[in-house]
Amino acid sequence: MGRAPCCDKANVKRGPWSPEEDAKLKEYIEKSGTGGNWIALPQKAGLKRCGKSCRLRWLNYLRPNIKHGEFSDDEDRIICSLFATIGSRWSIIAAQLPGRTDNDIKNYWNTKLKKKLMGVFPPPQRKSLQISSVLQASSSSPSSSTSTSSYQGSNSSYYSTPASSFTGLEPISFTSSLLSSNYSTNAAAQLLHAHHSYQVKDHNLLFFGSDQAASCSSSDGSSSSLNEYGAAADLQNCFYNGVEGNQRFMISNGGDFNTWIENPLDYYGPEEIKRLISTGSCNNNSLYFDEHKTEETLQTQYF
DNA sequence: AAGTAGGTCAACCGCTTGGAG
DNA sequence: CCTCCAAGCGGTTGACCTACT
Repeated sequence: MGRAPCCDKANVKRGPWSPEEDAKLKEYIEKSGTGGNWIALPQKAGLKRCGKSCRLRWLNYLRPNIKHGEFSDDEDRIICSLFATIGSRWSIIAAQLPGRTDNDIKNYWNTKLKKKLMGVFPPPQRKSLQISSVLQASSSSPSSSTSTSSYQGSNSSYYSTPASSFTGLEPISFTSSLLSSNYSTNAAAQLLHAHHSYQVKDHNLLFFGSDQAASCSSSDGSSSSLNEYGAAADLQNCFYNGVEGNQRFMISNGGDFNTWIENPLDYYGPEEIKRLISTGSCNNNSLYFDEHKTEETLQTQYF
């Protein structure tokens, strides 16, 4: 037995709204307000529509100060940053963008912005995924990592994003000094980790992950990065940074493991990266690896 | 010019949340 | 507390439009 319908489907009009219906709804709400009761509103307004439908039409289209049309680069940045930190909480994201509706932002993300971001990642490089060495690495200097793809120096090949327009993944200013200085990656990781929430806000940082998973890895082996958060924990501090026009990623658990990588695809298959983008942040636990997934299965997963 | 594929976006569906009784 | 119900929310659908063959 299903849930009772919110209205009598047989007696309500569905589908696109006509200009006349729009006018009726707008006029009624401007004159009388919603009265805090959307269910009763259509009848009062003389509309043969479901209350839900009226609410949606008002909120997404008729409400004053609704902004339609192209999203600005700034709006793109805000959406990307927020999506990376809170996931698909469209209403919260919409609250940060005056005039935009959650529906608008959701559509924009699903149809344009997501693809824009996906375009940043080039076709997969099929390298072996040495996850165990990654997990065990306690690199205090970039070159000490056992990983073949940790930061090696400025002559490495990085992704680069078009300088002319926003790709959704842009350099963050203050990390440039960190990356080009003598900071160990560990120190940089700690610093970044400690301040990530500010960076999201102030430095357009695209940040995957949260404090929630910050204790996933510890040197005493009490837990590992492949715990219940799985790849989410592993990716929790996957930063996308810019160094003089180049980009590289940092993978860190905020504690004893961290490393710079040139290419996230060295560690995560293209599908994982795409999945991370398409499913949202780690916060909502939408990204899982099997807790018991072994190195072997990880190694073979993408190849 | 016609057919097809892909993209966009308004609207719907159904689950979750929170307040009232 | 518990139940009920309306609002809110995110995912999905489908009509329409445009580009491509």
